[in-house]
Amino acid sequence: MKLDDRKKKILSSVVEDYITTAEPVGSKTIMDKYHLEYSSATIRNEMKLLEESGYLEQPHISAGRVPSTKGYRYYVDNLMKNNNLSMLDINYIDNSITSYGDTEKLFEQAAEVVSKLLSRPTLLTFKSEDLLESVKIVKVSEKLLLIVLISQGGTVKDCIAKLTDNIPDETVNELTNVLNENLVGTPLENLNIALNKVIEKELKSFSFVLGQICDSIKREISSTKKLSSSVETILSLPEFADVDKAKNFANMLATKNIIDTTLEKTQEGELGIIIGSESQELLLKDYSIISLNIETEDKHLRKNFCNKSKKN
Amino acid sequence: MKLDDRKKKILSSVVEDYITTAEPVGSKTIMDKYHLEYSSATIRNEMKLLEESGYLEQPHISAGRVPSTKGYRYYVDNLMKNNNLSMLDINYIDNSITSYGDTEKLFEQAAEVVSKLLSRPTLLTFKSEDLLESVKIVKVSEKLLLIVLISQGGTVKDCIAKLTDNIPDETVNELTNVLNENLVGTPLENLNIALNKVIEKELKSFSFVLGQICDSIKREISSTKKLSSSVETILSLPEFADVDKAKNFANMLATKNIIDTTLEKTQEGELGIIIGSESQELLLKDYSIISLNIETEDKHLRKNFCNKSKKN
DNA sequence: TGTTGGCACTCATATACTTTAAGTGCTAAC
DNA sequence: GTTAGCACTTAAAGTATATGAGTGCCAACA
Repeated sequence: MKLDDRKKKILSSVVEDYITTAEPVGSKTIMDKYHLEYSSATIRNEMKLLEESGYLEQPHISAGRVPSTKGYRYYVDNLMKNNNLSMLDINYIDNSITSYGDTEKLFEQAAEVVSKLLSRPTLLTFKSEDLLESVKIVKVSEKLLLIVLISQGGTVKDCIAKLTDNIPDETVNELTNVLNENLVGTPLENLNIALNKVIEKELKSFSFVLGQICDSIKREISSTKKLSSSVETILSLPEFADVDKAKNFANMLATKNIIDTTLEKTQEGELGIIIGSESQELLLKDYSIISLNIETEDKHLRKNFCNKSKKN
Repeated sequence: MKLDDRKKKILSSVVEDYITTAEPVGSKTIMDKYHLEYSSATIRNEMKLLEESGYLEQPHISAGRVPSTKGYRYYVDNLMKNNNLSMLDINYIDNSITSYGDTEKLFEQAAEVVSKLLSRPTLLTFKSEDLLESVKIVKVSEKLLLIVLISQGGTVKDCIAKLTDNIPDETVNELTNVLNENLVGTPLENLNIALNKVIEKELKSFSFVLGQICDSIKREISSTKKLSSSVETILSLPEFADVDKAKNFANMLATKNIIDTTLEKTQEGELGIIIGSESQELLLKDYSIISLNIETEDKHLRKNFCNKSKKN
């Protein structure tokens, strides 16, 4: 069925109201709150048709309507308006994002801002096509090295390697050279593999030290997911009026790779909206994910998503 | 009133039961669960006496008893047993704490472990008497510097300074020297003041660059609080069966300096237990804080506390 | 023919009332 | 001094009823 203008308006209202209240939406509510110029009876008739074609659902006969997965999808694809930011939001963003630190820090700030503005947790993952530009090693003390990884895209990662034995300065230099020779130009994505190769190739010359350094690096580069969310704001959402629901949600978020794998499958397009029940993942079924791929000028790819509860 | 053995046992049981269930405790529950060899009537009589001398409270006439602040205090000071760790816990700790990274990382791991084992959020603050040993600057790119602060105690902090202008290598060296000359030997606590002095003294020679570097350092050293807590476990505690209580708690935690100022006042002793209602702070009244001062071999002082809800 | 007012119907939620069970305090007996 | 027993209290659980937000459908209307 092709939806006429009125049906679209009604579907829009149902989706928007349900998102803010997490309660089934009735015909009168829509008429009053969204100032539609039709009587509640007309709206009821339309809602019935919308239900028959699968855009809406009814929890029970005397309750209002709730959008179905199909309804959400239609809303997202056809009806959603670009909500302009208020002056207040713009100010908040301007004040929150300062430009100190490297590119990664900047994105972390952005994720935090998104999280605050939407009152939704934001998950930031880095999927970098960036190449390693150089490795520097700073000798902190006899047994402590600071290893700095610099990428062509301007990201800096560093980690500390605690050694079991003292290390002479010349070994530090040699190690720096070896690492640079073997790793420069490697995509950050493949650094793990490259590191393993280095160990294989050079372990004889440096024994344990090399292993300890590579371990530290591996640990550092593996932690590339950042979750921003403030507990109070999430608990204030109407959908979490019940603790069990909040617990479920926290649980789902903790199972981080759920979101990861779900996103792997749906990569086309810049801004993606995944409605939980569209995926096979049961834990996700009551939530939706809004995802955004951001590609920085230096081919440094990022993703940034925000989770939001749907049904209660 | 001096408490005899039986009264002590009963008070103990009430406190322990209330901590795990967050429900008022009755005489029969105590008899059954804690295998006391007195009849419920005897226990009732004793409880009444305990209430009269202020160790217990009764929410209403037909309910069980709840420990009062005095009761908690007595329990903590006289009755609390050293609970030995189970083999399972010991294994968990052994596996969780690896020794990579610097001292600070180690403490972060420890805080996480404490948080998991107790299902309580853990807040870690660093109150360092440690002295700065040296400052190193790594030039990452023309406009990006990595500044590394190394303390005598083996802590490494680093931060990135993004410059507005290109910086020549010799300036980097000069800056490194200036910072070392002025800052080495400063207690980390006073670094902020020392940095301001440096800016005042040397700003003419280095103009903006120095300011940008010092700003980055200040930002880095000011973030010395780490909160570990997993949302799911906290939401599973019986005291947070009601969302509003959980929200309150999250709120209280977010107001971080509450805990800080409360702890400032009570510094004596290694292991401290602060019962919320003993402090003037209203927000704290339903919680208790367990605090531990850990002094590392290198005079590097740390604190580590854990919060736990009391009344509901 | 599309729209609307009206009405009978449904059902979750709210309210009022009752029952139950966990708890107490007190007394008399051991 | 301890305990069994009993009357009493009260929160919570259960039950019945009322309320109201919602629906579907029909007849009247523009």
